Amino acid sequence: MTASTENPPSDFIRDIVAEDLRAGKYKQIRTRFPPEPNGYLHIGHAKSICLNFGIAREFGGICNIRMDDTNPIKEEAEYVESIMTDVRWLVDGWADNHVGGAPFYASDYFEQFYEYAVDLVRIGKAYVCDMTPEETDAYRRLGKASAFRERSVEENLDLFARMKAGEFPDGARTLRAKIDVNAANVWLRDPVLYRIRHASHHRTGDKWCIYPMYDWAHTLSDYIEGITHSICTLEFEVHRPLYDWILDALELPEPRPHQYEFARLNLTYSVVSKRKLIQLVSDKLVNGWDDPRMLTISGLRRRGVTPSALRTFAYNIGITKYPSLTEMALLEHTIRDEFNRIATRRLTVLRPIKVVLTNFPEGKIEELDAINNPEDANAGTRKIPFGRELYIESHDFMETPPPKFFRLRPGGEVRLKYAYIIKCDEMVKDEAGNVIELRCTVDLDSKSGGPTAGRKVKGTIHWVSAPHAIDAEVRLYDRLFTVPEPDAGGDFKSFINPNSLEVVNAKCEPVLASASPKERYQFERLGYFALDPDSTPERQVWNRTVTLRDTSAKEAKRS
RNA sequence: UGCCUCGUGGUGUAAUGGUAGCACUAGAGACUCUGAAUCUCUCUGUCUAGGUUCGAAUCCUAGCGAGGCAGCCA
Repeated sequence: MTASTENPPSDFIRDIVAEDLRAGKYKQIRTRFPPEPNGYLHIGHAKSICLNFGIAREFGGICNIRMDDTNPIKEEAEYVESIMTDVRWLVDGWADNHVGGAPFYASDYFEQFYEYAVDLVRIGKAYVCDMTPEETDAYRRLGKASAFRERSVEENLDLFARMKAGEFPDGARTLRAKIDVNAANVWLRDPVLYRIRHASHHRTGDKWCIYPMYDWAHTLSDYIEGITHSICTLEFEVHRPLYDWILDALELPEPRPHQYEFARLNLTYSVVSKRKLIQLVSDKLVNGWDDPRMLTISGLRRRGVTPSALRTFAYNIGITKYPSLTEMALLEHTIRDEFNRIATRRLTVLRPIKVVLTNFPEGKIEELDAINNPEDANAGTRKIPFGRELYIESHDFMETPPPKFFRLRPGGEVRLKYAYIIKCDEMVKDEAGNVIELRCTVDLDSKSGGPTAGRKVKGTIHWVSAPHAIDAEVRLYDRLFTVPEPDAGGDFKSFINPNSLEVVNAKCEPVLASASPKERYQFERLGYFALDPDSTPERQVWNRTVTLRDTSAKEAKRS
């Protein structure tokens, strides 16, 4: 059994939080999850959500959801919606008592950001710079001061106001912090605080034509919201001195927020970066953001992964500053570990082959008892119909099986789960020589619970009654990439697994007709499955969330 | 190139100067009306070299290696 979120982990950030609380640095801790609404959330965001909300939950604090919407040309309301859906899905019933109202928007603070910027100009710590982006870049590399660096406060105030008033075109001027043009850390070489963008913002419309840069907006948003621990990923490490500079320069009173960084999540056989996920969607290599093969939160949800499994996974991987590569096997294990406990067992045949029981009376139907969940005594039993004509998995029969094949073969015996032992007498083939039907005899005494029920047969296979079976579409997924590190070098899209999706027409046992999209099912011997939203009352569509562990497959691969 | 950060079994993580532990993976076995689950066992580790110390994964120095940043993106 692996850790669950009921046993919160310890990591360097939680240690800092605990110590700050102990030392009385803050009365209550407040974290935040600050996505930019320019795409869908993925499993890496889930890690961050579980960290920030998890800390709020464990330490009696609050976590804000904040849209970091300071760049109007990349952001859209559609993304805000999907982000909120995903966050709520992951957090509700777990840390929803620790959500800071919300969502908050950086754009709601534009006026305050502006006032603070005016303050900064007034105290001589910011100036309007007229250099082009190219010049700015070149000067910064050289550690050279802008010719506009020593402008008077009055002129800066005037120019900044006119920037805001829309007097200048995009890119004409910027507001820059006056720090140190030759600082070792390039983010301190007079970073841009405001740029001109005559673009419509998804929330503020055309009210603004100057927009704050990340560092200015983020630091002040954190301060305004009373954030205590501002947790972000490693690439912002070099920004921390600027974060602290802003708080110092404005002489903002304590308590102030502090920034801490952790390593983002990398998973084998996948890509976890917004940029690459966008390409998969726009190049139509997958069927949208919520394609079950995508490691987006919406994709994982559609695939059938539960919020609790995702949270447990987030806790299993830990939080460090080491840029690690987690094995996909750990995600799969976490899902299986949970689903084994909760999933309702059902019999479904993915690739059917007809079996006729020649000595079983025609028209006779038996109702057999089947266990709903052997891991849960309260789950009870159900009845499944059994008759002369059945379907079994075509993979469970081999005309010329390898050594150690435990299933059905010509002249061989196998147990039908919850039913009888059958013996394969005859194969019926089509003109092409494919086996299309098996004619078998039943050991009528071998019924589960019957006189010779204890008779040992090596294999037990699943089946469904042919006349009672319901047809359903089942989507089987494999990893999206064929190599462990598709983004290690070359074009990651060239490593796409062409067989990542297989659709089959399955035969399901009748009770599955009343299946619920909220419930998780184990189709015995096949894996864990969940209903897809594409399902209609006439036809169910199932997604395989994850297979069962399969040591026979490994065995087969070895030989 | 400069700056920052990080190096613990195959992978991910713990040990906060005092027995290198846990999980995943892999392998072996037991059990099994799911080749699942469960149970038992096994393999494999502190980047290197110095130093401090009774004692170093932990502290110091140097080296080596990896990652990040160097947008008017976040």
